[in-house]
Amino acid sequence: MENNLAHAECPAIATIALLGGRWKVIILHVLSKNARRFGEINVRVPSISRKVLTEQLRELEADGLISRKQFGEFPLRVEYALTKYGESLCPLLAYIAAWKKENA
Amino acid sequence: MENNLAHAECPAIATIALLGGRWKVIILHVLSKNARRFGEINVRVPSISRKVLTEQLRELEADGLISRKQFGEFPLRVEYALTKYGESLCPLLAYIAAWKKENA
DNA sequence: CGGGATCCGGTAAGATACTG
DNA sequence: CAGTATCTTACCGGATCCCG
Repeated sequence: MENNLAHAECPAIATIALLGGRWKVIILHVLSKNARRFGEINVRVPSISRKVLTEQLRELEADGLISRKQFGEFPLRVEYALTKYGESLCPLLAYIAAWKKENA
Repeated sequence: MENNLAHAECPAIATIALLGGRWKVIILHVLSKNARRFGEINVRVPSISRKVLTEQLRELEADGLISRKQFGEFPLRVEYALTKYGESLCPLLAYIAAWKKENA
C-alpha cells in the first residue's frame, strides 16, 4: 500500500485496495439495491460482527463510496447508501462477476 | 471467505478474493509483460520481502493464475509466467485501471 | 437501535540468517 | 539464485460490555 512506484505503473491495485476489506464488496452489493439501515446490512451479512461492519462502513465512507445519514430519532436510525462514486463501481463489479462466470 | 450465502448472491467477491493478497495484482501486472524470474519480480516489486513474495507466488500458482518452471541449471533458475487463466484476467485488470482513471 | 471502547487471540507480514 | 527457517511485530476480526 506504500509502494508508490508500483501504484504508478499499476493503477488497478489502488482500486483493489479500495475493495480490499473482505466484506466491502458484499456490503456494496447489498447497498446497490437499496439504501439500508445498519441492522438491515447486518442481517444480510450475518457472519460479520458489528464492530467490523462499523469499521468497514467507516472506511467505505472515508473513501467516498457510501454516504451515512443519521436521523435524530428514537430509536436511533442510520441509513447507508451508495454515493454517485459508489454507484459508478457497480458496472465494474458486474464485469468482475461476469468474468468469474466465464472462467468458472 | 466462509459466507456461502454472500458468495452465492455476489460472485464478484470470489474474484476479489483471488486478487486479495495485497501484492497479487502487482505481480500479475509485472508478469503480464513477460515471464520473469524470481529475482526479476523482486526487483520490480522492491518493498516486498522474499518470503512474502514466495508465499504470494505459491498462492497464485495454487489458484492456477501463474505457472512455475524450474530449470535444473546452476545458478538456479525459476521462471514464472501467466497461465491462460491468468491471461484472461488482464482485460479485467485493464478495465479496473480504466475505471480508476475515469473516477480519479 | 446503532454504534464506541476495550481486550484478546490468530494470522499476515517483516527482518535476518541459512541452504541446495 | 531461489528459496526456507525462525523469530518478532503489526494488524485484523471476534467477544463483551458500555453509551446516547
